[in-house]
Amino acid sequence: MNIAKRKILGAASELFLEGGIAALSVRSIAKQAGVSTIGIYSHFKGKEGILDELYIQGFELFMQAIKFDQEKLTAKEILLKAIHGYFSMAQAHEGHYRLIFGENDSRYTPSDEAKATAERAFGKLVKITALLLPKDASLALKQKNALEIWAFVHGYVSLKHHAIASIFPETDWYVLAEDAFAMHIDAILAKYAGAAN
Amino acid sequence: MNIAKRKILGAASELFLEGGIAALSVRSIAKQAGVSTIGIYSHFKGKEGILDELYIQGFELFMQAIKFDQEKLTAKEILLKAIHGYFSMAQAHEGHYRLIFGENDSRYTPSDEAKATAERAFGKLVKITALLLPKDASLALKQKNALEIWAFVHGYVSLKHHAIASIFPETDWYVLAEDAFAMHIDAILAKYAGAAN
DNA sequence: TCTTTAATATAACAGTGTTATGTTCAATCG
DNA sequence: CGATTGAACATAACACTGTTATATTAAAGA
Repeated sequence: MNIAKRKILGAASELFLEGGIAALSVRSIAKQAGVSTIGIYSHFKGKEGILDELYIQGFELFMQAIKFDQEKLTAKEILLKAIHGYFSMAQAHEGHYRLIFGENDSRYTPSDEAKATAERAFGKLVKITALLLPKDASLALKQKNALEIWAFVHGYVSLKHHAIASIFPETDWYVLAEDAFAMHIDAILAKYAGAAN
Repeated sequence: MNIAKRKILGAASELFLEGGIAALSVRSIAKQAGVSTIGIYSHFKGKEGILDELYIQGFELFMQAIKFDQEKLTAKEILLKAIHGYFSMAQAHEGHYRLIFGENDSRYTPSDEAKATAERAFGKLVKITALLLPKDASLALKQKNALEIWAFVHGYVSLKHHAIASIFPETDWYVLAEDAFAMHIDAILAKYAGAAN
């Protein structure tokens, strides 16, 4: 990657981490990177291109959060660990999380490449959540199951980021949610008992 | 309410329903309502005020969606019906849903009054989801339980609105999710069996 | 009737993303 | 080596955004 391109992306990341998407203007990025505003358009496809890069970064954080050594762990332990990693990621990188889950400028829509990264991340999730299912489960069932877990976990994260969260001040949301996750995973395991991995 | 105020709010609603939040500019609202741009500031607190009204509208739709005659229905049936109502609402009023769940201009934050409406809606949800718990359950437990159900359902809706949803083309998401909801409700009921309502 | 207040209109300000117009500079080719 | 091509740059402009200062009109109260 070009040095100017890296400078711009670095500047964008800095501003994004500090002030979220609101701090990302084409001129502010250019100023921070020490280039002219037109540089954002020669090196990226304008602001859309910058957001795309951050979007991809977000889903790479996603994949990294649910990736670890699974040896000597039961399916349930793996799931809970992945969920915990996901939660931590969402907390440590709230800006990225808000960006990749649509809480953005509403004008931005991810490019095909960015979408492909999102689908790749979902694929990783399918692999992990499939540990709860029989080995011969169909892809459709595995996807349905992954979506189920994801919806549950993302729901908590999303509500935590919502104004309503002020109802639960000084609450550790992971602790608040962990019981529910464990209970739900047990229910899934019980449903497919006998044939599960 | 003033007639001019009603005209402005009506115009804002129209534009919002057609083109979402992207179609809502102060000038376009004023033009649609047949008033001068300054009217948005004399009758409302600028764009923030308009968004606040729509935000409140959104949570009123929320409350309306989970309100119905509960007679002759079991707790599980009531829950599933409320969830279905919530799903339908999210589909029929996607713009409102995206607005109240942070997928907005990122500059907007709800006013205290708007937040109060959101909390009132959560209160209704607590009442309904408490049907799964023993009658003498603490408020904290009832809230934890309501959050659990809400996170699950909202998670599905939020992912359905996400770009990743293209992985599941032409899928009825409620059908996709209903099994999971039923299973989870059963698990909650089993957990508190013997003392449940 | 006079005064005070509210609603309106016009125009401006500072900011946004984007682009047209020049200009500079390095690399490639005859 | 000189000429040409193309990419990167800078400046300024365009069309928009939310907001506000100023001025004008209409309505209501004393």
